[in-house]
Amino acid sequence: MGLQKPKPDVYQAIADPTRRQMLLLLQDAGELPLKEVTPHFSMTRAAVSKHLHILSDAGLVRERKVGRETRYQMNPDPLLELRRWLAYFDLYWENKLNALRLLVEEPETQTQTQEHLERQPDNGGLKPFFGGDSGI
Amino acid sequence: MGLQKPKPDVYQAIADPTRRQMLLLLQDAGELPLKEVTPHFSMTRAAVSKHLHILSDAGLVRERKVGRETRYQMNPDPLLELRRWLAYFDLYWENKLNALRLLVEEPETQTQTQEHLERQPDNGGLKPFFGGDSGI
DNA sequence: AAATTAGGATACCCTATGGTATCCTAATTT
DNA sequence: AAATTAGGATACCATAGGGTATCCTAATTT
Repeated sequence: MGLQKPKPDVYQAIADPTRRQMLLLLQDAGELPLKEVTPHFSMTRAAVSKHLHILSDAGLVRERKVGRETRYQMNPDPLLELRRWLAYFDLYWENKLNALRLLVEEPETQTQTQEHLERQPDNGGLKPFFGGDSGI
Repeated sequence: MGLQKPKPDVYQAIADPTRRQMLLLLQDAGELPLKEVTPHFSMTRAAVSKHLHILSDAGLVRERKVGRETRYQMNPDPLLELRRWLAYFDLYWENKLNALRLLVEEPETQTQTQEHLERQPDNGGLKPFFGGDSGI
């Protein structure tokens, strides 16, 4: 069983929009070396590398050395921590969620929202009592 | 109930642990003036005020003036943005999630993962196809 | 009216963060 | 072997962020 990393704050890792975008990019692309991540952003290779390391420190990205290049892959597990935290506020939403969802989803999305509105959202079966701390 | 302001970044607002704590505090307490929020933290009134304003800018806290004091109240609505963003990664979890849950809730049954997850693939009614801030 | 109190507003300090530029190494290619 | 390439490592800069101290105002209390 692999042990998990020190976890340098997921919250802060995703605070930066660039890094959020990187996660999405990696999610789509699967696994990319620095060289191929870089052109997606308007900053230097070094900057991209830094961001990737921050993501890596937070456990959101896994590195794998292949030859002289390091390939980066998404690992969303630490985001479970976020989910867990968000679950604290579910109680607040449960009542107004329906009304709110209309406002939120409407703008540019076609929605067949109504259907799954009924089934009460909850947090996907996640309970706020286990440590969503990656490592699996 | 109208939608919130231009939205000065929820992600960044919750990046700070103090502010996260404030949200939880306000969630419990309901509505508090600065004076009563302050003693919960080991920093000056001014610092607390700053944090509250950041939360307020992000729409996570609502201010209400009562006499000379301003009372602050939690408003978790902007966190839906986060939920929405998190939903992007639900697909990644769907396979692992149940395994994890089994590990946590019932350490012995971890072998039955596969059949389990076909039944409970949902992410709490949140769909992964809109949201985020993407951009570039 | 005078004194007190809540808390907004500045001004300022220090550190963290995002970024570039530059150099250095180790694989790869020719 | 020589040249090229990927990307790590520093050094450095500018700005944003958390924090305190201080002053200022407007309600409240006496």
